[in-house]
Amino acid sequence: MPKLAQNVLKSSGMRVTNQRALIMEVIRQGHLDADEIYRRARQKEPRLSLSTVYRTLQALKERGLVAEIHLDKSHRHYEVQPPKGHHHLVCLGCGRVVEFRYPLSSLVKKNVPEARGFSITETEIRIAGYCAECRRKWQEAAGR
Amino acid sequence: MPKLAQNVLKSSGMRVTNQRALIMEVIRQGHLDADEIYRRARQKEPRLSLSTVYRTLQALKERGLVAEIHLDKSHRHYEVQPPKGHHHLVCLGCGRVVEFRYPLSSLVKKNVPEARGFSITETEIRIAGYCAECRRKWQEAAGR
DNA sequence: GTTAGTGCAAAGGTTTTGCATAATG
DNA sequence: CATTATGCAAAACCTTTGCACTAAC
Repeated sequence: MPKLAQNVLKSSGMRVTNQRALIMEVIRQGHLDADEIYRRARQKEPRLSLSTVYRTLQALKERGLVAEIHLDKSHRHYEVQPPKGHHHLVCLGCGRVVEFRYPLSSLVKKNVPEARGFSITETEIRIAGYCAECRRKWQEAAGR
Repeated sequence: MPKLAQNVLKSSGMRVTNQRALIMEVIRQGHLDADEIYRRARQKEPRLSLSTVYRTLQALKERGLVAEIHLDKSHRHYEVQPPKGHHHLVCLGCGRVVEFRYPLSSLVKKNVPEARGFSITETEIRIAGYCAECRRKWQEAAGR
């Protein structure tokens, strides 16, 4: 069982189980949705159930160990929590997700009067569009 | 039938129906999810079906007439598309949604190297936290 | 041993779809 | 009239829950 995951679980007061450690390992692989986490984890632990994935995800979320993000409109995706303050740029053409850092929270806190008095706990930016490569491909296809 | 909605529909090449005009009127009332739109619209047109609401929402979305936003994790909410460039501040305590303007797209375009070459079509910021009022209430409750 | 976590199956809630009917252009 | 939109019911999807069983502490 991976040691890092073990420690993280222990120190947040959760019982350490194979399933949880495994799920945590899988989440580190990128921005995945519950079903993809399930599929990947099952390669190592075929008896794993989808409910366990959802329950683990929820438990980790409550403890701030993973973050839920909205890359597309129909699924929830998950990623390991830190590094904070990074956001997502999604290409609608190829689905590629690029992370970027931008200190939005502090800018908003400083410059947006409506945010006065708010204690901000979550900030999420999602920018979508078409990457240079996809645009090139589309143009070629159109010019054909 | 409201005239504005009629024109908008016509000029985007959609057939003008009572249901669509009604749905568009309802969407102007704020940030609503499909079911809330359905409930409100049914007060005027009790035979309206939920599928029509979904189908209309999708058609309007494709034509850029309404925008889909993620105020909470389990529903999709909708709002009339323009004014562009405004974003949402959500209070996790009372659910209040405050709109604010912030020229994020252009800042990112200028300052984020990863965005180079991207043609940005959607920008969504969602900031969540607790508003001043909710924090006050909670403190009172805790001090009791 | 006690308590928390798991798997399974079933239920929940939201969104989509097929098809016959109705309405628009 | 041809075509598109509607309503209804059923399906599809994603997520949550109840319960008996198993594993962690």
